[in-house]
Amino acid sequence: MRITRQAADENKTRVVLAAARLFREHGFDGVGVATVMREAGLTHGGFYNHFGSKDDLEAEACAEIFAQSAAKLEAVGEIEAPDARAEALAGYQRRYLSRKGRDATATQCPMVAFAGDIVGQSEPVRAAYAAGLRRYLKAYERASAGPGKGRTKARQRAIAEFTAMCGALTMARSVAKADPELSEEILEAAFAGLAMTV
Amino acid sequence: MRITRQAADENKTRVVLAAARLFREHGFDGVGVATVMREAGLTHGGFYNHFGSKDDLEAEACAEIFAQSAAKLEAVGEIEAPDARAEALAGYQRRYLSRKGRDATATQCPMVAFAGDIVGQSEPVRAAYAAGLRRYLKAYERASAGPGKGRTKARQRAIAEFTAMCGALTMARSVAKADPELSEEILEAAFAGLAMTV
DNA sequence: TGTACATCAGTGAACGCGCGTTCACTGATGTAC
DNA sequence: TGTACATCAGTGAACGCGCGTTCACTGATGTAC
Repeated sequence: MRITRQAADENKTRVVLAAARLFREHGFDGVGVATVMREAGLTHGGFYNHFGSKDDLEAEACAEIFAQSAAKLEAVGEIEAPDARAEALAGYQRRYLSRKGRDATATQCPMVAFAGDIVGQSEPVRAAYAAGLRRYLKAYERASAGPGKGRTKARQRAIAEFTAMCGALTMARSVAKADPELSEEILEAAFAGLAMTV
Repeated sequence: MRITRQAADENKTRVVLAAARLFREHGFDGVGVATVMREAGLTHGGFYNHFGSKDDLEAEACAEIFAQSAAKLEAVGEIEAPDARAEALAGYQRRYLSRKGRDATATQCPMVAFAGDIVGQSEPVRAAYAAGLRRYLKAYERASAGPGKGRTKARQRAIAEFTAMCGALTMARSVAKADPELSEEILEAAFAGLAMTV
């Protein structure tokens, strides 16, 4: 039963969006093609009408996830007034390193969701991921320093801080079930640590 | 062909050691039971004479990895003279955040190797991992502060620094192939960031 | 100490399951006249 | 504008492969007498 060209395009979009959501929550290897298609309201057989392989979908979904997610941090960087921007960044950090942020797997930081598995993925996926990380780091630098002034130092500090946040959240998540006390201790220490940098 | 009780015990030990090495390099899901057994010089059929399931092996291998790996950081903490200890810790940090440290998957930091996947593993594996992380954090605190003096502050700072190192190394590894320049930038920034904390 | 027998570590074939991928088929859409 | 036919998005069964796990079997080890 052939359908409209436009309907087919919409179907593909729904598949990518469903994949983005599911991959972010369960990892690339934690979700099968059939599940993604079912979630998009289709059957698995038609998958290869839209994608050459599961790797292709992973790459597209990865880009989609970063597009959705980096926008939030970029919005902080677009605030003009330095004070308001600093406050917004502090809010971002607090939310990022909160219990709620830790447990919200559906809106989870893409780096935390994928960093561990990305090494074993195909080249297009790795490329999409690397581009996404660069985008995040640039946004973080802009949010914390504003455009211009103190270039390399500001970037260095942005990288150190942001990767520290990723690491802390990853660690907090990894022990959330087995050792919730330690998990919260990590979140607190990391947030305090952000204030400690000079 | 039944063998000596002692020979059987030695076989089990070899299996755990092989699993520790392979899991650390390729992750729990990246290595099958058959591969581990082959690497230990056995065939896969006998696996269940020693372990109830692959999960059991994962838990034992995880503990083994932490036992091997935490010892190095603990050795730093056992240095008495504060100056020598500080220097040893700086060396540990420098090696941890080096290109060599990033690429040496066989001796890789267990947190970096497992943090991403640990959420989906069985309870015993998560417990072994959480115990290992606690052990590392205590060792890091001892190495950076020495025993006693300034308890909670020292621990908080140790947690912030160590999780920052884990995060930076994880990020650096995740883009090592797709964006080597960014990867090295991350390592440098993170190392510089350690010196920036007050 | 020697003998008879039960035990059990290891072997390799086989099972069952999930997953990525392929394929024959359907029938509405798009297109050529 | 209407008609005839080729195209192709979607369907659902099936394939092939890897992996965790099971099982019948082997024969040296451990043990009871």
